[in-house]
Amino acid sequence: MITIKEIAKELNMSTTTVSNVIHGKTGEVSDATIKIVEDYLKKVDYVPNINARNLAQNESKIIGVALKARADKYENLLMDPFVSELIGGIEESIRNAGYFMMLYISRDTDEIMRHVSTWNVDGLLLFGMIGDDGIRVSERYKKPIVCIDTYSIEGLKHFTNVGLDDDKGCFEMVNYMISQGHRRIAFLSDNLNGVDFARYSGYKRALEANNIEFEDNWFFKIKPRSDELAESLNELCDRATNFDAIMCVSDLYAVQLMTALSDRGVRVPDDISIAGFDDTILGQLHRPSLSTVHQDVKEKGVVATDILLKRIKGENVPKQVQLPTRLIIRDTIKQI
Amino acid sequence: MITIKEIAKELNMSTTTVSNVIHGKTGEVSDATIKIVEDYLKKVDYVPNINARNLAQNESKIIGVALKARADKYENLLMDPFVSELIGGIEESIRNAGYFMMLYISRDTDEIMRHVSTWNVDGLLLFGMIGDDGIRVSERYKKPIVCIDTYSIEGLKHFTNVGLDDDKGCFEMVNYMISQGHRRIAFLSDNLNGVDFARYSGYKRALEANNIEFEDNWFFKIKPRSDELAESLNELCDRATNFDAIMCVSDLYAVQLMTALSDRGVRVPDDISIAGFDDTILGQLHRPSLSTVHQDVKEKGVVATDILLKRIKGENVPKQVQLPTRLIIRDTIKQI
DNA sequence: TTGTACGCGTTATCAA
DNA sequence: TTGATAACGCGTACAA
Repeated sequence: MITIKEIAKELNMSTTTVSNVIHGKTGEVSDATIKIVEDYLKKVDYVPNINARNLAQNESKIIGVALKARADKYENLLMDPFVSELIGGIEESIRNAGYFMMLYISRDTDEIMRHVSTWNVDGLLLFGMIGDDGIRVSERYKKPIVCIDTYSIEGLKHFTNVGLDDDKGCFEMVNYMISQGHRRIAFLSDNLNGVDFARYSGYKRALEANNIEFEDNWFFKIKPRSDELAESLNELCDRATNFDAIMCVSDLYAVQLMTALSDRGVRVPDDISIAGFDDTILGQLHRPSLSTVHQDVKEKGVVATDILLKRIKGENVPKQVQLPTRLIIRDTIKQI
Repeated sequence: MITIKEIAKELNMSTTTVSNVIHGKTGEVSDATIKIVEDYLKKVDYVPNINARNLAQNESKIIGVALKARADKYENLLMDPFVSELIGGIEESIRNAGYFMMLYISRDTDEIMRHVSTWNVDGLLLFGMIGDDGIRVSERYKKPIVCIDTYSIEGLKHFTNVGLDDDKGCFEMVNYMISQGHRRIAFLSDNLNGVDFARYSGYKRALEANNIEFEDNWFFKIKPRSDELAESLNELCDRATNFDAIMCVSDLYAVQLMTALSDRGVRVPDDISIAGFDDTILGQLHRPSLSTVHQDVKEKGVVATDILLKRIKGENVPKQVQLPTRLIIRDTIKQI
């Protein structure tokens, strides 16, 4: 690891000159020295020490990406294709912008805050925040924040949210199901907060709009933790036979349910219709292929990152972005 | 962002004392001052500036995780469940050890090297290295490196490799297929280097051991890039009908192939048998559920990270770790 | 037990 | 056009 100081000594010039050449401030340096320095830099393959640079400039060129994991959810959050596709989009944008990505997964908001302040990250991308988590972080961390899929009106004073019209997406799908003759339609998710609640609301709106009365046991609560999943699926399958269709809050759950159903001889869509949400690889590869509400997950990551980078540059950005959804009708909803 | 200096001034003591308390060098500080400092630290919520710390100590507490992406492969590497599960294991281990993870995806080895040297990362986890990529990196980057799934005998002089007995895993599976009466067995992958070559070798060994003569057109080359995939699958499906079975180099390809097959009315396993490799969620959720060679992907990430951390601490580590594989016989291979 | 002073590698200010 | 030098925040020898 050669340093500017060493280069300067070797070349019999000052560190300032070397630094100026490195930063292309060539207006202040003679062509001859530029050449000398540039050649030498290439020869010794100079790489700047970012820690020193950050210290001097009080910036880090790091974008912190913090995922909050719920205790009852995946032991391994990244295994959800939705999450990994999102991270993929984020990583790519960060890299293309010349920034660096520091990925951090935690159940503990305090831990996340400590992490971002030590590293003095230039901006923060938050995913999985529930309730006022986002607000708590933004109160302590004063630099730009962009949240993904957070439902907090209050929070929008502090950060931009990039989300979806989840309500509408679900509304349209359930509406479609009803148009195909289904009436007893259950809703499956693992909770009723944030995004899940918005989708649940869209589901209920569609029922109401069609004069179908929702009953409490139409809500199917799945337990995603791997040690409870099988049993949970068991119970759900038993209840499922009373329904025409099930609207699932994600493709992952839809496919897990269909697999469980198939294992006990229940045929989709002949015996029951299923819809998902997200349009991930899981539903695309399943047969019958899953009818679902499409969202561009990678794009979501890209948009969120772009907005964050703009805010870092001091540009004006919207408080809220709602990406569109689109119905993808494939083969898991039959007409009855 | 309060600094040690400011704290010292506020408390009328020296920075050394404050620093000593922070680092628990309490043998040298009176109990009274410890209390004062600790209370104050809590009150102002002191967070160290890592850049300054790194600069002073010449370490970073960062583990660089570099994934080399092949141009012809996924635009979005992380979408492969194998990769995301691996990252999940790595992230968890890094975090638990009190380190930080910097994720970097690139097609360009030079770019990766520049990245790790600027950040002065304490150790490097490499995945997706082909040929002597790993060696090239290790020649320039002098700190500990652990590679995952790299086949390079030469490289083992420079770094530890954490891999699998890919050859054996494939050998056993193909052997099993043959024991079920299959003889014309194709092998599907997107290339024949590294891991894929090892699996291919195992496949051919099994054929030989059973006196089955391999012919060139038994190798099915899939083109994974999304704009070529459909057509590639098309061609492969046409050729597939001449075979009893296909050994796929990954679960992802196996499931993609089965889906394509199913779409043109070819039934698995009635018309053709399929085996995968990896045992990811894709094969587990597919119906018929995929017979495959199991490997513990998350564990692979954990083991690799643990070894790297040991090397950073200066402990002795093996040059090579081969994690076990295990045959998982489910429903995609029939007896004929 | 506490304090002073310096070095880490870089950038920036100001003087030559 | 170039060079000295201070500053960034922290850790640590060494001195007091």
